[in-house]
Amino acid sequence: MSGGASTEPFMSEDRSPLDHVRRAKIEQLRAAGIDPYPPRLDFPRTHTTAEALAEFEAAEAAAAGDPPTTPEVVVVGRMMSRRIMGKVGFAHIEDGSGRLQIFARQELLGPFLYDELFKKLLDLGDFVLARGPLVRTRTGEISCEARHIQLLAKSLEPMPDKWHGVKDVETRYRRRYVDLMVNPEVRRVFETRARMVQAIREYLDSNGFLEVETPVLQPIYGGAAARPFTTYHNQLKQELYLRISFELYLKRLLVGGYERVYEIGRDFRNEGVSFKHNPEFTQLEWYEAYTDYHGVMKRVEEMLAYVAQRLTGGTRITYQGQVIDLAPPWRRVTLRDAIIQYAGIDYAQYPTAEALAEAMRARGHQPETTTNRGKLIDSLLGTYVEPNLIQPTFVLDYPIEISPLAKKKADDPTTVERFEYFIAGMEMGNAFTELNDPLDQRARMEWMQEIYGAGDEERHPVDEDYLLAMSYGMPPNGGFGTGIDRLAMLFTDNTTIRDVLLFPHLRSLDRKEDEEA
RNA sequence: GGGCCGCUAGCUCAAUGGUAGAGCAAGAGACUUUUAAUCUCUAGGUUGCAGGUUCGAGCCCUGCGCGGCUCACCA
Repeated sequence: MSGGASTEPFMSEDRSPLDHVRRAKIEQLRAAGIDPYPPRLDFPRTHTTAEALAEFEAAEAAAAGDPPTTPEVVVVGRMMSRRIMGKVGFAHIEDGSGRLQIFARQELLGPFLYDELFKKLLDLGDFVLARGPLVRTRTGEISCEARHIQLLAKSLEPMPDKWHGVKDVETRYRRRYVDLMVNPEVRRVFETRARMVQAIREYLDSNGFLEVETPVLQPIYGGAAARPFTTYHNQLKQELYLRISFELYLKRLLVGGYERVYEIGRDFRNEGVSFKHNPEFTQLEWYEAYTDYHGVMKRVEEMLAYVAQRLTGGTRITYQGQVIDLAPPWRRVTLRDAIIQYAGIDYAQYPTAEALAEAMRARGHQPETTTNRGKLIDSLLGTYVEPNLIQPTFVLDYPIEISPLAKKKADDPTTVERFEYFIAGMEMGNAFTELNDPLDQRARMEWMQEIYGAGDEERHPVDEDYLLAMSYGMPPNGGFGTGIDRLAMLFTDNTTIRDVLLFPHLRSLDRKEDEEA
């Protein structure tokens, strides 16, 4: 650490000679009586850059050919480029609305603001204020012809290449703020994601759903087949799990009397990371009393058509060059028929895991022999069916072994009223006619203990508190869960979940402490 | 976790096993309307880390780290 003068700064490491240059500039600024991080603006901001451009164009239209009267504006933003040619210079500043050129002239700014501040002490990346009238330059670009310039915040780090930006994906994810500042299309992705979530809320709120929040820290996890993260409450001396789904808490609320509830929030699953999996991800779940999975299907296709309408003005979106039409009604196909169609296997003919595994091996598949029949069927779905389901498709009626919370079909006790829906070859969500028979639910949970072996980390403990809730009486209902991140991939045309997460999970660069632990 | 690919200046990229380079950014200078401004000059590197082979390694070999793709698991 430095033991130098009081103006000697704040960062303990020199990373490059560029650092020295910029720190020297800070000293020069201070020596000239300029605070490089002033607490407030010299003049209040009057316009965003977009408003300034619009205002000038309006004045021009009103002037009908004459030179427009030029309103004086105060604009602010980050300096992204600068071109100096002697006694005049140009810079672009960028704010949340767009960018605007600043036209700096020595004869208007004077020797200090122009020659010292604008030409030498400012750097790309600095936040600045400019005050002056709007003009069109000789090349026709609307610009703020500065009478005053103020440094609002000094940048010590060099900006990425102004033309190529930052491409290295690791840098883009680790320093997302850099990615955002130089890649406007990345900013747009997260704006679209936010509008998508907003549209989902609009749809649900206007259809009588109540948005609720349920515990993230749970004494027992459940509602999905996944390994949890564990944590510990020191004072209560209690082991807790980060939730893997919201399901069991939301359905308790139906017992309590709410008829339509939803939650949008974070789930955590202690599993692999991939282009469609992040350890924490955002989920939407809703539960609606007095409907079944057919009612849920109608709502899903209606909601996503609404979201598409709000985002694009239509129901068609383009994903990786494929046009996908979200207009209802979507294709509905049973899981059995879908697997017959795409895999050529009718699993109903193979009532045991061994027989089914044998049939799969005959077709060149290599099933895990240790697993149960439901998981085998699920793997057929994932391998042969899922990649083919480009247009929105509901796949319905799942084997009971992999669906412990769904109601059995009246005419087939091996099958439950469940669907998953697929778009662009990706599984997007999952729904059932929810099981509300507490005795059946207990039997199913106990059965799960058997078919998931003791070593299977997806095996869940029996949730007695949930069974107690259901025992008070739960209305018949349909429930639904869907991955918000995957929907965001769909609506922003991205092929990896990392590109729709602002801060995707990455390994730490310095893992010394982990190794010692 | 397995397999494959990658890691060179702040950023984007070059470099047959033989003196590590360019553009942008940065510094000095010229230039009173530029648009990736232009022109002259300068500085900038433990080639991800640690070993090994070799007279000589950015390049070949081994291990490790980080990332990407892919397989497995899941949403």
